[in-house]
Amino acid sequence: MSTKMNILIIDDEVQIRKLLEITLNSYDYNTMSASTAKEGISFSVIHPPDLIILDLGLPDDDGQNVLKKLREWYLGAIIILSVRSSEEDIVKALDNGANDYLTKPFRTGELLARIRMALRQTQNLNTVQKLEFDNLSIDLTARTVTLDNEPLKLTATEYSLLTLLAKNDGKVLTHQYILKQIWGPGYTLQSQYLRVFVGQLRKKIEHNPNNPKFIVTESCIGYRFCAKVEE
Amino acid sequence: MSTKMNILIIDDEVQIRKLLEITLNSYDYNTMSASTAKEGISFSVIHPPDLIILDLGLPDDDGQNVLKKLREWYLGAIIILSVRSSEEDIVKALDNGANDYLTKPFRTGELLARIRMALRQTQNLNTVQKLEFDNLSIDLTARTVTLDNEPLKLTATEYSLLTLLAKNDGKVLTHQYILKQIWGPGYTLQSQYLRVFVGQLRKKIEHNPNNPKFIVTESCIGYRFCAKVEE
DNA sequence: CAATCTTTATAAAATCTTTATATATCTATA
DNA sequence: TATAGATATATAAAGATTTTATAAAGATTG
Repeated sequence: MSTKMNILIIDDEVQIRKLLEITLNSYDYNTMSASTAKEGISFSVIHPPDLIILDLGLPDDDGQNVLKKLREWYLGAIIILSVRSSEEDIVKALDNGANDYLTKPFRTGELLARIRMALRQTQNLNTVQKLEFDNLSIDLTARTVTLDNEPLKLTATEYSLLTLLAKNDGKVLTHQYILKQIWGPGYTLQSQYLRVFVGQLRKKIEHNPNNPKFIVTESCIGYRFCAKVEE
Repeated sequence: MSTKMNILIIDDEVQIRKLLEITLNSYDYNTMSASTAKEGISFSVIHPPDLIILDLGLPDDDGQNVLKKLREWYLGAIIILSVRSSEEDIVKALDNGANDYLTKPFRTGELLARIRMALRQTQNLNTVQKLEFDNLSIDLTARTVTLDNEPLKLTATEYSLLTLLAKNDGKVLTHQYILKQIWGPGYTLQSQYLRVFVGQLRKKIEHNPNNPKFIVTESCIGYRFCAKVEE
């Protein structure tokens, strides 16, 4: 994925913070740290992370309290990491809205797996994958395409072809490669298919199909999707 | 629908099963039990529970395997309850789609809290009790559907299909996915079922079944429920 | 028995494949 | 520089195939 997940660590022990930061960073997470309840809450308000790792033994406030305050508005995952191992604490934390509870000392691999699990749970709620261009937008989750805010009807093959091209915006894709991806490895010589379908797509998405703006022909090579707006 | 949550216990130790059944029943859960992998999977196919408690040490198949098979289609919560406490097992289970992992012997209160948490998470997905569209309204709690304020009589399968589609308003659901969710993982090739039931649903909910507005066909892919009001 | 689900048969629609032909692009040569 | 021939690409439309819709007969369930 292009964007790294942000994890906020709220723990007063500097060694634990460092350990978590190093571990998480090496597993491609962005981390932020706070050492007090107050700091942790304001951090999470300013820049809500995807997941919070919360220690229950903070100097300025009870962890269960922090948890409750966070849950008043925060919808992301919260994993409790605490030395307290009493059933009472665990039950209370889970009922206060924690997604998981791990006792110190913890096993790194297990923590990472529980983080992955918690992120999976909370992320897939509102993950919408979209490819956005000037006046063309492809919603990969819903499998819809809109042109000038109007829904566009595409057949299965047309849709596959368009997304393949759009996902590789700016890059030339060879005839062979496209045919292999859309029709399968046995169709690399059927370049006529491709011409027919590129033509159909152009008719549907290009304002002027005779002078294509989106799908550009690269003679003797293949086709290039061209819609770079930003960057 | 009765408001009680259904929990399926898959464990080969009869003492554990009894203990869990008694405990869970006293906390107002419905329970079903299975002592083998095979039995557990067919149970969950026939009547998908809200949560599954799965032991890893089953006599006829490896628990990790059972977990993977379930996750091919089952969307509810799965809590692993196992004597195995190695980090490898835990990480593997969580990455295979388990929502939580508890080692035996376990503390009853903690298990109950983790069950509550897992149910909260998975039920949250469908926290909406009512799906309201233009002239169609589905009350998920009462399990009733009204069209133009008139109650609509649907069979169990028709209702399941309609809610599955309506919950994913705007998204294309593939034939395979729908068949798996409604009929179970063994029915992914029976697309004729789907056509018959989509036809029946259309006859009941579409004003003009020949030009469906709600359930739109996406040829070669699946069906899309279309009732988006906002823009 | 009645309601529902499953299966079969067939009609209708949509999509894909193929063919034919037109257009564009390039290159060698007068 | 014009032009013919060769190569590559574009478009339209007919034919073939696949997918979908519908009705209705059989099977199953409680």
